[in-house]
Amino acid sequence: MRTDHDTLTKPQGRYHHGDLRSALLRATETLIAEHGTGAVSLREVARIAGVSHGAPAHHFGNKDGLMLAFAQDGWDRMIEAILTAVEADRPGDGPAFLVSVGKAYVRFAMANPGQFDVMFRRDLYDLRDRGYLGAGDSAWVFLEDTIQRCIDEGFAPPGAAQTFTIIAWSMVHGLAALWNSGRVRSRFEKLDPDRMNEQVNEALTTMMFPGRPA
Amino acid sequence: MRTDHDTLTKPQGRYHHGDLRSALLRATETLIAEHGTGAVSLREVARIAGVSHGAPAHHFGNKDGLMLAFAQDGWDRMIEAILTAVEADRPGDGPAFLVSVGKAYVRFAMANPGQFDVMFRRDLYDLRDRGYLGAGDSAWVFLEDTIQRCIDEGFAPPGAAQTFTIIAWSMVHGLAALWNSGRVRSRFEKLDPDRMNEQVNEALTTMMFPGRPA
DNA sequence: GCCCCATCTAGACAGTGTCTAGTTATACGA
DNA sequence: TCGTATAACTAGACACTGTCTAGATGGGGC
Repeated sequence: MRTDHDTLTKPQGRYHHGDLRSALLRATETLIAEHGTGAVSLREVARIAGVSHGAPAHHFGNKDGLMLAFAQDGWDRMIEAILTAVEADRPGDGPAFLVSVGKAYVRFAMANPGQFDVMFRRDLYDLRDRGYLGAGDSAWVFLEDTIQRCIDEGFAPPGAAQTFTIIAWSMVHGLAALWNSGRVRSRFEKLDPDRMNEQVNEALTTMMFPGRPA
Repeated sequence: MRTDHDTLTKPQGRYHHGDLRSALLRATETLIAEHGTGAVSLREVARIAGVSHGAPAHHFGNKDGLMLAFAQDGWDRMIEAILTAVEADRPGDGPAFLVSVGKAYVRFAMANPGQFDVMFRRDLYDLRDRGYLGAGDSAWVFLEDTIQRCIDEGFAPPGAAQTFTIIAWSMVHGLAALWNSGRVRSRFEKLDPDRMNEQVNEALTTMMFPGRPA
């Protein structure tokens, strides 16, 4: 039987791994999930993949490159998760669409705390990297369009799009970050994460878009 | 003349530093401000303070201990900054008080991005540390009380205190985190940070507390 | 004045990122 | 089919790190 772990380690006796790059990224994910972001090292990642300690540098340049690639992978996965959620929810109007997106954002962050962390870290890689900024920018445009749609549909007066966009992203991002930092969780032990996520997102959206005027 | 740097380095020829603990914390701050969180090492911090590489371990146990102490120092400073801001603003009612607090929170994070980062990191120290949790908890209670006061004053119907507290903290925290990560800033180059901070905080507060009912 | 003990030093060790020169094997053009 | 350019990977070296030890120093309380 070929387990998932087999695809991580290099086939014995072979010089070339075959798909080392993605194997190293999956090793990074495993390490972060099990022992935290601080446990990631090029050498340990190489060890898991069964290659020499210098091999990762060839694919990512240096450790910053590995973390940046992991962050970009996170953006890809998050965008995919959001699109999947929206497809499943089939929201009827703009505000419902926004709730669906917001919930999916927070849910992804809760389910992948390590990777979400890395996606927004200031010190692990060059923040000016074009691909990295591009991933975040397209997410921003997506959110801005969603909110503009709510306004166009008459759920709120025009002119507030920029402020609402900042508020909406800030709220879901802050909720995710605070939850993962253990602050919200420690104060509301009895709170069901999914219910809280839904409740908060619906409350904010209702406040921003109280309803189509007569 | 006695510059600030003099108080960092140990007086020559003396064995005991005198106030090594706080000198090490200030060295940490300097390092983070100038070269990022990743640049902090016990040895470099010791070098700046002019002591041997093993000295910091005696005060903080290990590197986690240093970062935890730095995080706690951040909480102290942030709470102080918020109280000072509220005193200066002299807000007339609950919502105005909340705006004052929110603005001060974001302003502190913008002015101290490195320390703010460390305050909420999941991987630099033991999150279950009692002092660390205590600092955050008292901030939470403070915010919850503020929002309860808005409700008591009739600015919103009762029952929403918990949800509003989560929304309010999430929003300011997310705004601070996104701004520091370079995302908001990169999209709104022309935006004045202070004006944006004020605008967003006032918009959210107005949405939550539209006004005292007749 | 004396002694306890907090403070600090200095060396050792394993682990790390990165650099370099060299080895292997794959893809591709003739 | 063969050669070769080149991508993929190895292995050793180096400076640096956190942490552990044994020991040196000197300030404060009795």
